Amino acid sequence: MSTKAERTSAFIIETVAPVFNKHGYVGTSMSDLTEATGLTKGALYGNFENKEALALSAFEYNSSRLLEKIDEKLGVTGTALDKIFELTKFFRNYDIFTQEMGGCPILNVGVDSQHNNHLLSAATKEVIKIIEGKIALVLENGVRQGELNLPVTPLQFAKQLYTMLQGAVAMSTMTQDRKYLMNTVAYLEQLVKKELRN
Amino acid sequence: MSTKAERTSAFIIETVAPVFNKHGYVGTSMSDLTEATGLTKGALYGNFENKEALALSAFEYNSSRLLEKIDEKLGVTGTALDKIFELTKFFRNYDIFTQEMGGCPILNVGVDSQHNNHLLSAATKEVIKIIEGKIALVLENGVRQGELNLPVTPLQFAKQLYTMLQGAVAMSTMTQDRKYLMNTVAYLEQLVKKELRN
DNA sequence: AACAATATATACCATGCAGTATATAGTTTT
DNA sequence: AAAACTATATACTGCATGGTATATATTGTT
Repeated sequence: MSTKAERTSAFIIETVAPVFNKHGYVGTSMSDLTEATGLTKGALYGNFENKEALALSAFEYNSSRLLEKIDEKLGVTGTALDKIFELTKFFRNYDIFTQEMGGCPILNVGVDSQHNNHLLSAATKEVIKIIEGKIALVLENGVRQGELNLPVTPLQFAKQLYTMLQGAVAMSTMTQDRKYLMNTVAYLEQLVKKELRN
Repeated sequence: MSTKAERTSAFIIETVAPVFNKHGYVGTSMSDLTEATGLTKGALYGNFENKEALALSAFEYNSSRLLEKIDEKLGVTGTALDKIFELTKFFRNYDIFTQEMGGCPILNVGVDSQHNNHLLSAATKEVIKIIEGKIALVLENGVRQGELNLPVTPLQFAKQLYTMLQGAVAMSTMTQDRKYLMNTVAYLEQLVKKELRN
């Protein structure tokens, strides 16, 4: 069984993660967090060194959930194209998936931490790299199986794909209009069909 | 000639705009602004009602500069395709253009103000709409001239184009890697050539 | 059940915050 | 140049901030 401290820490992170993700690092105060958790400063500072450690843990929590979901989608049994289509399908409801974490953690933290918090911005970069790598791996396998051929390297194509998806995430976030997700995914699916199918 | 007050206000906005754009609304303090301008609170509050009015003016200043530049690019003499290529070319150096304003104002303010400032997020939405409209207008003219034909409506295509460009902006911002801009623009240029040329 | 260890609550600190009242400096107008 | 007006600087509020020291619960161990 987990210790009390572990359970409390986990509870704090879960509760605090969407608050940080919504209001940003500077925009979140410790009293926002005591209010959200129903705990006092003593409890928070007993479990985390300071505000920055809390924010980092919160981002790691959110991004881990995202990475797990992407793993799940890309890990589906089938061809490389099946996996890619699972991913694009996932992004069609990306706004709903990220709703409970307070929006896309990569976009929110990546933009917010830009000039404010080096650790957070480094962590964002890292997660982006991981996601691109996951997509690239699927493409690489597809190429190796002779199932698809790419106009560029797998990593390059993965980056391009993810850039477009993230563009849709950014636009739908800023405008509060999920059509950007729908339309971009629709476009990408026909693009993948046309360009990648061998 | 402009009055003293007008000149001071203009100076304040110019100086303050990149600070707000970099550090966000909550992340920017009034003392950040007195430091940046070399003026005192008395001067700032004499020319602007409060912090929010300053932030709004700062965003309007940055976004106006961006809109002017887009107008300039889309207003070049030539075919609709020429204009679109001028735009994509511009985005190849978008990071350099937005450097002195502290990054892309649309992305930074749009994401930052999401859950923090309704006026700013509404202003961002408005600017996005305007940019999409400008691109759509060029495409519409191109279609009317029989110069190009689109798979979807001009506005729809404009939105898709801008989403991809903004995706590249987001990715290059978060990773500090301008290759995203280069590669996305390269991709878009060949896409436009293939799909739109009549 | 008693004790030891741990986890949480309370009360507090120095500092920074947005904003204001007022005094001083600077500009126009006559 | 004097008076009237405007713009900026100074000094100050009250409040919120991140963080800490310490007291009080709560938990785990014998």
